[in-house]
Amino acid sequence: MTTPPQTFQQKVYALAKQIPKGKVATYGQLAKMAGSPGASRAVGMCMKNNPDAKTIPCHRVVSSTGALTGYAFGGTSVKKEKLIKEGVAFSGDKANLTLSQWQSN
DNA sequence: AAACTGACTTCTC
DNA sequence: GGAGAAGCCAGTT
Repeated sequence: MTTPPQTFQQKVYALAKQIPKGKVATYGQLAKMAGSPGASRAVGMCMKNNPDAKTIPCHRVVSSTGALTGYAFGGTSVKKEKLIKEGVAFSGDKANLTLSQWQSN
């Protein structure tokens, strides 16, 4: 594959859209699913670019430890509240991955 | 084409 | 578990 059909961004967006409500996925997880394990940073850029927050639930994407990282629509505070409303288990300021991490399988 | 940046991850202390 | 440093990937300038 010398010329990828779509940019990594497009792949990440497609995956983010597949995240079910009440669940959260880590950047590394999406990166791996996108076809490039380790590209967690690149995934972050895609979320920041987030062209459509309505179709791309970027707020369901958290760091590997469950800590909420940036949010281009109000900050991590809003992001946290959103996840709680969706039914995601929370441990203080971090999401409880053990109970709410998304499993594409 | 090269260098820099960034919503990350992992290792070690 | 927390703080600091190094490494990786894709995109942007």
